[in-house]
Amino acid sequence: MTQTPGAEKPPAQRAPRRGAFVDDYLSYLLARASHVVYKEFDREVRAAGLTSLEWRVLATLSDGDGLTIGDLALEVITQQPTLTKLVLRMEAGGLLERRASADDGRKTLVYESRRGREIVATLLAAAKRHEAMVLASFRPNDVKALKNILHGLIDRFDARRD
Amino acid sequence: MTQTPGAEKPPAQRAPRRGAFVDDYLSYLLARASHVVYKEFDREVRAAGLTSLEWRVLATLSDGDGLTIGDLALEVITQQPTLTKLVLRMEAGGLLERRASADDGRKTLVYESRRGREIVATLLAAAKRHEAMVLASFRPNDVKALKNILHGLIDRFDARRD
DNA sequence: GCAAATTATATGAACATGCATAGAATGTCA
DNA sequence: TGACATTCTATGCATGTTCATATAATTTGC
Repeated sequence: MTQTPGAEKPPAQRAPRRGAFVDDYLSYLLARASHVVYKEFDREVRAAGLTSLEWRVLATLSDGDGLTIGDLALEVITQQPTLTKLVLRMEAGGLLERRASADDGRKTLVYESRRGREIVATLLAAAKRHEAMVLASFRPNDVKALKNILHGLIDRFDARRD
Repeated sequence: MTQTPGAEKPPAQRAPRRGAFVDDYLSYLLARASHVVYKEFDREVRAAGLTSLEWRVLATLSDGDGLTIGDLALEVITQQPTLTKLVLRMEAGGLLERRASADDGRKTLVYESRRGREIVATLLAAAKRHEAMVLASFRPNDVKALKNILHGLIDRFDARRD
């Protein structure tokens, strides 16, 4: 039931174990695909002196900053206390600024600093190049289909509560 | 270019911010899709008394145990020291057994215990139900396309070194 | 067969994360 | 308006993860 007709005999080398369950389990496929796609790019992120979460924060804010801690935590897929602490560290490191919201005293709004914007600008360009490289060997229609379905999954199931 | 000074327009509801970059960036789509798909199921994992990494370990071993620490770390997408410590804890908790390899004294092979197998059996069944539920509203062809492309990404880019 | 190089796992210390909850501001409603 | 509930961020503590490296076993080359 698992075999594609083309019968992919595992290459002699480091044949990935073909398991009954995980290798066709959607959640596993998504996690591993996410990981392998990010892994290479992660080298550039580390070279820029950032962790992956810091990169996600800056990339997200580059689409428009002034987000609250809570909204930003949802965007970067982490929990609020984790993000509160990360933002404090990144502010100390000169990558971000925190400002109290004018109309709601409970909110902390997060902005990129000049330096944060400079660093992320370089990485955003690199990210675009990397994505193009990753997708180069796929047919454009498949790429469209992939992104459509991913959007579909996100829209249907993202209740936005961690 | 970034400021909405003071006035953070709360969009009517909780409309996901449509950003220029991240919302069409493959790595982000994969990460978020992976997260939203797993999130619901995570409740069942926690109810079974496991963390998500423990679940991945047991699910992976259920496809065939006796993996080395190193191979298992690659399968569950974590680093070797993390897995070494997790496996020690899970052994202490009665979910796993560790055995020295006969033919290579450096290797530690990891096996599921009886109890580990019982717990994971329940979750495996739940995982299949959950996957079916998640995919129910998609056309079978789209599901096939999705899994094919994910496999394609994994095969092309999984150099298997974290 | 032996030193050097390589591979596999374990471990220690620094650091990050998660959970529960506190603290502060706002919203609700009688 | 005043009490109560709710929302948002911060924080303390326990736990988990990471990085660098130690330890142990195997392989390689001479």
